[in-house]
Amino acid sequence: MRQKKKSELLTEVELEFMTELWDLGEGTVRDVLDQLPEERNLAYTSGATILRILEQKEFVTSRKDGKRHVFKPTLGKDAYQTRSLKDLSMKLFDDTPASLVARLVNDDALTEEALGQIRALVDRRLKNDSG
Amino acid sequence: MRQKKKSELLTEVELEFMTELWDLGEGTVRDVLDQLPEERNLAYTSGATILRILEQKEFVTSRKDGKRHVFKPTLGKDAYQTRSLKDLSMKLFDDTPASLVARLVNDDALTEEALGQIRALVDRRLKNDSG
DNA sequence: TTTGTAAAACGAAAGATTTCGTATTTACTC
DNA sequence: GAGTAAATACGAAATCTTTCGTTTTACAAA
Repeated sequence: MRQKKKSELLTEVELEFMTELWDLGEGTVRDVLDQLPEERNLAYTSGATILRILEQKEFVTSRKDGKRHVFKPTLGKDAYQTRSLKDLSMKLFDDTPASLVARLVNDDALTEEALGQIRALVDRRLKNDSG
Repeated sequence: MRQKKKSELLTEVELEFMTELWDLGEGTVRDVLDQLPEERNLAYTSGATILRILEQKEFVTSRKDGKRHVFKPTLGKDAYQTRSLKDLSMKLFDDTPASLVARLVNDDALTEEALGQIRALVDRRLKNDSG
């Protein structure tokens, strides 16, 4: 019996929609479509389908407001960020977060300012743990 | 005229194969299949197809060795790691690497040891830049 | 050379994701 | 209540990804 693998991860378009919902807090199909860039010409029904799928997968819930559905994430952006990082780390960094950061800080495109911020973050966390 | 969007990113199965090739350095279809876990029952021809696709997309090149093809990555794992991080950062972290690291170091699952390693990496990079 | 075996070439089925069209329903207005 | 504008419901076309079967080719051994 083959277990249906539920990926826990958003597809490309699902992420696109969740990103707008995270910004909005919640919203209707129309609200989300209005957030998308001009050049993204997506039919209204396509948007409705994506949100229907997100609800099936339980990434959002909906309530009714008049005749419309208002959709709202069940999973915070921060939680999904953590999940994505875990996935990337597993698939590409041998499940070793330090090596992920290593690759990041060795990227020449990274600014000194960003590096400083990163160090401050790490320091703060280390202090809190030990203090 | 719609521009064919070439994604630059590997699909799930493509990544699976590239990972083995990165480990091996190079290899035949058979070599790669032998690296895959036991329970991954993939027909030989499926493996051959994936490598053919990877060659079309120019993630690998091949040379002939007797009657076999030997495949070799054109893109290093480190370069692909950088590319993936850039993509994730753009899509989910507002193109701000520091916020990606913030999420990472705030993950409770992260060990103190990993944190220490991360700080060492950042320090070394900061020193090299200024020194 | 013939023959056997493994690989390559190719197309296409199977599966998943993305997009959309049609039909129906809903709430509002008169 | 009937008309209307906008939303939902649903299925399915279009596209992309993954898997595999069939046929052809290449090499090796007798």
